[in-house]
Amino acid sequence: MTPKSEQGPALRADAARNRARVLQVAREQLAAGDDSLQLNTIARLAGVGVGTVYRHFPNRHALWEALSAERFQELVDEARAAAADEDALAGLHRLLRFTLVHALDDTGFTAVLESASDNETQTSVLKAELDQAVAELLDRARRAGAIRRDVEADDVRRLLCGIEHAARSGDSDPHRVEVYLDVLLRGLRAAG
Amino acid sequence: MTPKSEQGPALRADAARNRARVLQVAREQLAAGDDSLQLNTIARLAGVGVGTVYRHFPNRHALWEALSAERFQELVDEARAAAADEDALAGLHRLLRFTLVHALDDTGFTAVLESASDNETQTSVLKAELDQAVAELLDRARRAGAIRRDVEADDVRRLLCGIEHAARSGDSDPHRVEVYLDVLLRGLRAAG
Amino acid sequence: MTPKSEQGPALRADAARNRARVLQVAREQLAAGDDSLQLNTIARLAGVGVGTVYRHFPNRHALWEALSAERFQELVDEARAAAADEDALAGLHRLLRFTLVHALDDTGFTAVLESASDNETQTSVLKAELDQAVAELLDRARRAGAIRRDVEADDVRRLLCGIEHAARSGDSDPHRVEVYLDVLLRGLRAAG
Amino acid sequence: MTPKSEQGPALRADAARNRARVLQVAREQLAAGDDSLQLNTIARLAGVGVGTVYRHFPNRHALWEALSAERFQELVDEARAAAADEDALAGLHRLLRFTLVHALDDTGFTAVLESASDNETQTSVLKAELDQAVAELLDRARRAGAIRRDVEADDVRRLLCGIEHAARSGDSDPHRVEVYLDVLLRGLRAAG
DNA sequence: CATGAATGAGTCTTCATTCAT
DNA sequence: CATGAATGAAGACTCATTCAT
Repeated sequence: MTPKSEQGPALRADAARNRARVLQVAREQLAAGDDSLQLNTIARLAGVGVGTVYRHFPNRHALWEALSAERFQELVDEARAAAADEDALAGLHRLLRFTLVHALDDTGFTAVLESASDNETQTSVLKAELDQAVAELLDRARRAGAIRRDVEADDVRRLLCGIEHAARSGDSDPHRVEVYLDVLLRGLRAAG
Repeated sequence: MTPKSEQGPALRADAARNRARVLQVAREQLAAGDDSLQLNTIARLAGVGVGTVYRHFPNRHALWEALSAERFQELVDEARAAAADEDALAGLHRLLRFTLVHALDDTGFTAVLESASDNETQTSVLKAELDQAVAELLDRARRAGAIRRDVEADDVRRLLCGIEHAARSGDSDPHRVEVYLDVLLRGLRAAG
Repeated sequence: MTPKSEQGPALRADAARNRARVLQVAREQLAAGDDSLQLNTIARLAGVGVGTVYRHFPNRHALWEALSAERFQELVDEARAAAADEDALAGLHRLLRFTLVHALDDTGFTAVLESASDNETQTSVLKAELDQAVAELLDRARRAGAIRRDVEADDVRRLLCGIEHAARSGDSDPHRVEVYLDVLLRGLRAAG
Repeated sequence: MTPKSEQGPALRADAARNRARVLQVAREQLAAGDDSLQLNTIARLAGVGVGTVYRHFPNRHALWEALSAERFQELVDEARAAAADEDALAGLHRLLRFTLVHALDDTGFTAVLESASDNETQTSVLKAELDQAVAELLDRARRAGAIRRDVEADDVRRLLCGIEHAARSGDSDPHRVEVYLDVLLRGLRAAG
């Protein structure tokens, strides 16, 4: 649906392979519960030199952004689909669940979603697109009287990250996640 | 209502002075946005030796707990007052706002509120007392049909920390804090 | 046989009690395999202040010397008995075994036996007495043609500490200790 | 006779230079009587960063082992030569003197010789080789009725370390060292 | 005399980042 | 472009010793 975004000039084959290896290892590290993302460690595990990692990703945040770019793209797609949904409230529900599930699953994604400043322009673009889609979605929902008037797209993002934070702390019972999400949705409903 | 908690065997005057200085500096550091709480730095700023800091607080978490002990005690008092309120929902509202405001103001307090494991038994005791009071409050509210049946005291704590997280990210417009709090409260209301 | 040597002016009752407690704890620590003899730790375990320990023993070595004073006195007695033995070789044998067994059992004793410089005059006196007795013993043994002529009292002390070192390293099979001791004794015999 | 042992994958020129500098400084420290081998100090004296020392030697023991690896290899060679000697007793004599002289000269070597557990596999291999050669030597000497039957290769190593200990304590008269060595050798002779 | 809080130099260790190879 | 050795600031923590109480 959306074309894969390019990183400037096309990479040489070996450089691309190294980049992919680094991303792969970083994902594994995160999945293993280590979100320190130490570039030295990642380099070693990826079988490349530290310098190579630094060439591709000047700092940890850049790596995080790259890690989450694909998921972010999916999120934008999902948000657009939601914005196009007849039933705005149902769309919002779907979108929030989608985001929450992925955020709980991927620390890197969460970090970028929460972060205010981005290194990669690509990320900024994606965020703007997301914001745009969600704003449309909220507009429609508000016009239908389905949600309160005092929250904007940014508030929804922040609140969802808060719910994610709550769900991540303590045990990770899936049922509880649903409850927390439901608390947010009901809280967003129009009063009265 | 609750007696000022004791710090074990009464401290010698000079020891108490140093302890207070350390806590004071730590609070200033947190207020200045540095929540790394480096014991070395704190010692230097407090004008005491590192060893002194380590004597009083064997590690960072112990310092955090001490920092928040007073506030925590206030919180417990507030929770008990809320539990005694005729209008359970109003009590809950007051309690959540109280907690949120203090958590936003004091990173140390937030850290201890969120943390699952405590070093000081005093903290554990306070947490248990808090939990007890909140549980009673929720029981009454539930019996009155005011809030949903699928959230417990622990869920409320986690959700509130989530809302705090949301409120802390991005700008810190007081009005927005009220909105976020209201979202939580409405989300906790009994359905229907 | 030999009167208990005094530590200068008689101690007040409570001071003596504290001193005894400290020595007791120190012995327990050594027996437990911790030969770091940390004065802070000992003070805590003995239920006295660090300052008290320092008052009685200005440094670790002084403590070691005090710890071994009693045993050292026994050793001097044993050496004198050995020097008085008809059979000089048998006396030497008994003396070496006695020393070895106690050295293996008591790190503090070993430390003082090996050490060249002493803090307490009492220790120096004891060492001189020991040296005197051993020198007499060796003289008699040499005159009887029982041991080689090229070793003096000090050599015997050093060699025995060496054997102790060997016996302490690795496993601590009692039989092996006997073998090592026998190697030393045969090595000291007059060449044949 | 034995090929120079390899240090894993060949080091880069500059890395090798740094490694050598560190070893050199460490040897000087030991020679100066400081056997604390503080990695910080060594780094400073060698003119390299602490991290460099840690890269080459993860801990003190690894440094000790590296320090003594060369000498240890020489020792193994010597032990094999001794085992091949017609006159087993003469071979043993040569081997013990060789070891003693080197141990007295090199604290690091002594430490590894005495230590029961090794970090580097290289050291373990060398120790096994040494043990093998000495065992053969002892077997032949025993069969020739030259030494007592109740000591094994390990006992000889421990006893020699003991003699080294004795020789190191007090003055370091070379003649005395010979006497001590002779005491050991006579002590090892077959009785009778 | 006894206390033990305070001291702070000293030591170990990690890790983000650079740059010679 | 890739490498990975080197860096060294930074932080955590210990402990022998002093001295105010």
